[in-house]
Amino acid sequence: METRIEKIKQQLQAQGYKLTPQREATVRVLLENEEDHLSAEDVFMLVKEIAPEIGLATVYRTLELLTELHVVEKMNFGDGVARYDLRGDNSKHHHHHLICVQCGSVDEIMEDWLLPLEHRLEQEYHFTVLDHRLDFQGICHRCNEKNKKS
Amino acid sequence: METRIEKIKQQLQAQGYKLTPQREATVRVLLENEEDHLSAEDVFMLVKEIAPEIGLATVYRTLELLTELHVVEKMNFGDGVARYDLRGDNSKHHHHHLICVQCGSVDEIMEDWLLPLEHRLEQEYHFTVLDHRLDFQGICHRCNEKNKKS
DNA sequence: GTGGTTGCAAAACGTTTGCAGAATG
DNA sequence: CATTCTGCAAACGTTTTGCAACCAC
Repeated sequence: METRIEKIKQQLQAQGYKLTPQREATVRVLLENEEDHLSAEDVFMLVKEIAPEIGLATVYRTLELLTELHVVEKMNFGDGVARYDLRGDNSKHHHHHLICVQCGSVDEIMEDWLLPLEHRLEQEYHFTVLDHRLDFQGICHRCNEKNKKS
Repeated sequence: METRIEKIKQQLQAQGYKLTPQREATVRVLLENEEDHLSAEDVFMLVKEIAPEIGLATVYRTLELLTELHVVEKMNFGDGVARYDLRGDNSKHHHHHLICVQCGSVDEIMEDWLLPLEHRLEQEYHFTVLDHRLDFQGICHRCNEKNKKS
C-alpha cells in the first residue's frame, strides 16, 4: 500500500508534478476502494473524511491528472457520471464488466478472453489494437439467486 | 426506406404515439446517416435542414422515445455526449466498435464473436447475459496506411 | 521568487423539465 | 374535445475554468 503510493509519487515527480496532501488523500481513497467504481462525487465525499478542506475541483483535477498518467482509468457506464478505477500494475488493463440491470452492481472479470479476437482484427481489418473494453449487461448471480426464491 | 418509416410508424402507434412531422424528420435523418454515430446535437442540426422550426428538446424527446421502443440505440463513447444509432431489424443488436484514437472514427464490426464467452459467463459466473458491448481502441486501417507513408 | 497547486465561485456543458399554446385524431 | 405534442426558456447535475492566494523547492 505504502509502496504503491511511493510508486505513484515517483510517477508524478517524473513529470514534474508533486504528491500534495490532497492528491495523496485522493489516491488513498482509491486504494481503499479498489473494488468499486467511484464517481468523482463519491471520491470527493470519501476524501473529505480524511482532508475536510479539499475542494471538489481539486478532486476532479487530481483524477484527470491520474488518468493522464494512466494511474487510474476513467470510464463511463452510461449513467451521466464518469467513474474512476485504479489501474493494476500490469501496463495493459483489461476491463471486463458484468453490469447487473437489476441491482446496478458492477463486477469485474480479470481474465483476458480477447487476444484471439485482437489477432483477427489486426489481420482482417488492419486495425491496430491498443486497448479494449468489454461490458456485459444482464442479471448477476446474486439477483439470479434472489429471483429463484421469489 | 419508406417501408422502414412505415414500420416505425406502426411501432409508435401500437403504443399510442404519433409519427409527427418532427419525429418523421428525425427518423429520416437517422436513416440517411445510418453509418454514423450521431450525437443529439448532430441530429438536431441535420433535422433543422428539413424542419427548421424544430427545437432541440423535441429532438431529445424523440430520441428518448425511439430508444424506449428499441428503434434506436443510445450509446456512450466516453466523450461527454450520448450517441444514437438506428437498430437493425434483428432484435439483438451487437455493437462492436473500432474506435480510432488518432482520427476519432468509429467503425463497426457486425460479426458476433462473443457467444462462446457468454456461455462461459453463464456457467462459471452464473451471470445471465442480456446484452453486451465490445469496443476496441486503436489505430484504424486508414490511419495505419497514412502513417506508413510519412 | 518562480511555478505548480489550491479553494472558491462562476461558467460551461449536455440534457431534462415546466409550461402555455398548437396540432392531432 | 381530450390528449398528445411542440417550442421556448429555465433548471438541472456534472465537469471545467478563472482567479487570487498559497505553498514548496
